[in-house]
Order: sequence, then C-alpha cells, then structure tokens
Amino acid sequence: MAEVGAERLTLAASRARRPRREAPLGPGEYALLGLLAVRGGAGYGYDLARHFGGRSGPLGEIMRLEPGMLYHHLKKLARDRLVTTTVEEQSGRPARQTHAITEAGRGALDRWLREPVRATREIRLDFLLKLFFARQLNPPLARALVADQRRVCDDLAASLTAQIAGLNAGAAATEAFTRQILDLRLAQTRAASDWLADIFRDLGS
Amino acid sequence: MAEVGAERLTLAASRARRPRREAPLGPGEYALLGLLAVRGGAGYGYDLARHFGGRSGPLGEIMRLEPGMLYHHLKKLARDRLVTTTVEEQSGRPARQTHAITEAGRGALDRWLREPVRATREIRLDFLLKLFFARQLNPPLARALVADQRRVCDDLAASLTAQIAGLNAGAAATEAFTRQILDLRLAQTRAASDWLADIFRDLGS
DNA sequence: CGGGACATGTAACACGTTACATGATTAG
DNA sequence: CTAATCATGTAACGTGTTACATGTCCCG
Repeated sequence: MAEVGAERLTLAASRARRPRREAPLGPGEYALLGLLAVRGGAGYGYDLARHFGGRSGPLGEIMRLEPGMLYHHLKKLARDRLVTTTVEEQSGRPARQTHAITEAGRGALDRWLREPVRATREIRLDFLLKLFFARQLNPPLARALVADQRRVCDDLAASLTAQIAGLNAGAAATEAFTRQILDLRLAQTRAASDWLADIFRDLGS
Repeated sequence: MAEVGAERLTLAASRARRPRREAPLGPGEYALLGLLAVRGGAGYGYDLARHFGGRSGPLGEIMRLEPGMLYHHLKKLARDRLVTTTVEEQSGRPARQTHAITEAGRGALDRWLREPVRATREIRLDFLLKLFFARQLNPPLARALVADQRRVCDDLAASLTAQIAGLNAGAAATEAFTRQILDLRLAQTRAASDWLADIFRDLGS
C-alpha cells in the first residue's frame, strides 16, 4: 500500500509540474461558433447538427460532426465562456438548451477568420470552413483571407522549390525519393494556389 | 446500489452485442512491418525509432512516430501474430526485444502494398509509405502500384467533373460554394495524377 | 560529475467514431 | 404498431501527442 501511495504521489507531482496548457479550439469548435454567429447568434444542438452530415448546405461537404462530438464541443465552448447556455422547457418535447455566442466568442471567431492556415493539408478542412463563414459574415474579409492564404501558399511553394534545388547536387537513391516527396508537396501547394486565384476572381472586387 | 448494478448489466449486455470488430492496421503499423521486412526481417524498437523523426532517410519526411506509439504498435502487431518478439539480455544495457516479421506479417504487408488508396488526402501519408517500401521490396510492384493509383485518381477526377457538371444548372449562392469545394478537390486530385505520371516515368520500364 | 546515448515503456490528456440510452410525439 | 423525429447525452473504444519514469554506460 505504501508503494502505491508513493507512486501516486510521484504521478501527482509530475502532473502538477505540467501547467495545464490552454487547449486551443479545433475546427469543430470554430464551426459551431461560426454557425451560431451566422444564424443570429444563438441555436441549440439538435438544430446545429442538421448542418453537418446531411444534405443541408455545403457545411456537410466540408466536415462531419456526429452528435457526440457536437455536444462535447458545445460543453467546451461554454467552459471557455465563448457561448452561454440557457435551458428552455418545452411541453411534450425534451428540454432545449439554447447556446448563444458571447462577445469573447465573436472575438475568437474573428481572430480565427483572419488567420490563413499554415499547412497545405489544412486547406481542405480549416480553410474551407473559414471561407464558408467569412463569406457570410464579412465578404471583404473573405477576399482578404483568400489573398493572404494565397501568399502563404506561394511562400511555401518557393521554400519547397528551394529545397528541391538544394537537393539536385547529390543524386543518391535516397535523395531521389526525397525529391519526389517534395515534388508532390509542391504540386499540391501550387494546385491550391491556383484554386485560390480562381476563387479570388469569383469573389468580385 | 441495485440501480448501479442494473446499469452495469445493461452496459455489459450492450457491450456483448458488439462483436469486437477486427481493428485494421493503420499506417504506423504498416510502416513498422515494412521497415522490418526491408531490414532483413527483424529489428528492435529503439533502432526502428531512428528511422522516424530524425534525418535518417526519407521515412521521417513522410511520417513521425514517437516512441510511445511505436512500442504501442509493436505490441499490437505481436497480438495479431504479424511479428514475434524475443528478448535478448545484454550486459550493462537494457534488454533488447527483437521483433521478427512472420509469414502472416509478410502477407499482410504484401496485400497492403498492392492496394492503392481511395482518397486523395491519403496520398501524402499512406501512398507515400507504400511507394517507399514497394520500391525496396519489389520494384515491379511499385510500378504497378503507381499505375493503379493513377487510375484511381483519374476515376475520382471524372466523378468530380461529373458532379460539377450536374451542379451548373442551378446557380444559387449555396451551389456556388459547393462548386468551389468540388473545384478544389478536382485540382488536388489532378495534381496527384500528374505527379503519379511523373514518377511512373522515373520508375523506368 | 553532468549529460547524452541506450532501451522500453506508462500516464495523462485530447480528439474522434460508433453505438446506444432516454422518452415523448407524430406520421405512415 | 412501427418507425422516425425531436433533443441531449454517455460508454467504450481507438488513435495520437507530450511528457515523464527507469537505470546503466560512456564521453568530455
């Protein structure tokens, strides 16, 4: 028993040393914040869930969000004071919990909307989400976001090109493969940049 | 207490109904199988770990594998009888556990190597892993894999093109955004197909 | 004598998926 | 009478990340 106690103490101590890092929000949480903002600032879980996973608009094309995760995210948003939750009783129906975005929530959403994603692979999920909400909440911001994102992609493409150029000297078998990996990344990044240029044009002046 | 008991029973019953699905292997596990096959059929954790995460060849460029996950994966491979584990005592050093790939392991690896990935986003991780190992274990198979993968990408591109064409009729605001999502997927898929054509050429006859 | 290499792991947590629990109402 | 809809969740599992535990040996 003493040994178990000692072990627990060690674990508790090592736990205390870790300073409880502020878990940042993920795409699911931002999507919920965005949905609330777009739909008048408030909504309840079951209704929000319809926008994911079904044929109700393009959100379901970007990401799925099962009820389990959705309610989980709403709880976290409430803990972080980005939404406030009020319970509405209904006769004959389960009580409905209405979640309303707070000022802090709008601030977090706005900061997120202004930030382009760093990695090309995040364009498919994170960037599309940002674009979806920015278009509805703030069209000029959407245009700026697309321009910023394109700059990030072009910088990345330049960096990849430089890495490839630096590799060409030694043509060992292992370097040949590394080069193909970089070629793939470059091709995907260029495709993203071209696509961004297209939608920038579509977004009008 | 009786209520707790009843609750447990319900949970146990619902648990029994679920038939313990065979968890398939993930990219990390296949990467370890592949590494073992490439390096003479056997190896130990610490040594395998060097190939991920560092500057030791292109594997680390494709995926990271922290020690925690690496040992976890080796345990699962042993449970599935895809590797066998033997302990070697060493003087002054911690005991070394050598993992050797089994016939079943080679079979699983070979089946995986022959299978192109379905989704474009899996090319960056899963497909590159397959290519990396196929080239070292079976060059003609690598060439066939690239050809198959390109066919999958082209089929996907055709399907996306059809979806875009079907969308053009109604030009509502929501459909415009859906179209842009499809455009992005198509661009990424085409970029992958073109890249596959390039490496197919590089793979010689 | 401090720190890194060697070698294998566990603890705690975050993120995600699937399935199911609950319990009334309404539509077919 | 069955099934879906409404509405909110939990259980169990699986994956992944970060940090740390353990203990010896070798190098500077």
